[in-house]
Parts: sequence; C-alpha cells; structure tokens
Amino acid sequence: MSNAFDARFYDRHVADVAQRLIGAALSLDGVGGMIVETEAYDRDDPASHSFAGATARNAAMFGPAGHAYVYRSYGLHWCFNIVCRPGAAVLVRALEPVSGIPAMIRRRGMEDLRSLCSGPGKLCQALAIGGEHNGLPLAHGSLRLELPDRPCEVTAGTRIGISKARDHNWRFGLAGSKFVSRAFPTTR
DNA sequence: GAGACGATTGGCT
DNA sequence: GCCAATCGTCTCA
Repeated sequence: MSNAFDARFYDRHVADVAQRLIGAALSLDGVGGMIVETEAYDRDDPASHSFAGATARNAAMFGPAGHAYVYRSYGLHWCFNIVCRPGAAVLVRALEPVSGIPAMIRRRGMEDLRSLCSGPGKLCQALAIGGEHNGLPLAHGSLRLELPDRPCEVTAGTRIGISKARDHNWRFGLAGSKFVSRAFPTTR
C-alpha cells in the first residue's frame, strides 16, 4: 500500500498521481479535510508553470517530490500543489471540510460548508496556506497528507481556468461529491 | 524600468 | 454569464 511518506508514490505519471490523491486527507495544524478535486500539470505541458523551465517562482516544482508548491494567483489568492516528478505537480482544487471547521468558517467569513474549500484559492484561505509553506515537505510537520486505504471512484474532465492545452482530461474529482469547485460533465 | 498577463473569486446583471 | 479587483512574475528594452 502506497503512502504519502513514500517517494515512490510520486514516481508515476502526474495524471495518475492526481487521481490517486482523490480521497486523501490534507490538513494544516489540524485544520483540513478530504481532497475531492485535483488537476495535473506536467513538465511538457504548455499550461504548466514549469513548461518554460525553472524560475525563482516555480523552483519548488523542480524540488523533491512530496513537497508543497504554493504560488500566488491573480495577485490575491494562493494555490496549493503537490510536487511529483521534476516539473510536474498536482493542483489541489477542492476539499470536503472535515476537521477544524470553525477555524475555516472564521477565515472564510461564511458558514456554508460547500463554500469553504470549493476552489484552489478558497481552500488555501480556509487552511491558512500561504507563501511561507512553499517548498515544505508534506510527510511531517504541520502540513499533513494521508492517502486513502483504497482508491476512490473518480470522474475526469478538462482543466479549469487555463488558456493552453485545454484538451487534456487532467481534472479529477470524487464521483458524486458536492464539494467540487464546479460540477463535472455528467458521465454515462 | 515598463507593460502584459494570470492554474481565481465574489458580486452584480 | 460578465467583469473588476490586485500584484507578483516574466519578458523585453
């Protein structure tokens, strides 16, 4: 059984890792929940920050697997990624709140559970993830990641908010979850 | 040093 | 569905 402490877990295609992270538990200082939505970004992916090579901002993407890559989006939001192979990372887009919910409500300024973590910027605000967490390991410390015992039922779709390589079905969600940032196209 | 742009969100029509 | 907010990063001069 693979776990988040095992570097080998990340040594597979990033889209595969993104699927396996659905159902995992993510938390910071005891505040967190279950990952219900992810997106994969690969080294040779025009939509990825790493596509043009390593820079000061994306250095963490080329660092050790199983570490965090946190960046600021649109000047005001933070987005949280899990680094896999060099230049590849999984963007965590949504959580189902599980623990520390009062803290999330306080930070987000709203009570609706579905609005607490249903988006990459939202979950970072709810968990108080910021630039100081960029490059930190997820295996120990205040940032925790625990993989599910068994794979969850996952639905796939196209990634959101990008202008390049829109054709890849590299967005993954927990089937039937109400906590995703946007509904997946009805499958089957 | 200047200019363009973005893996978003929340409010308004 | 449309659009403004807001600023770090990157590119080019």
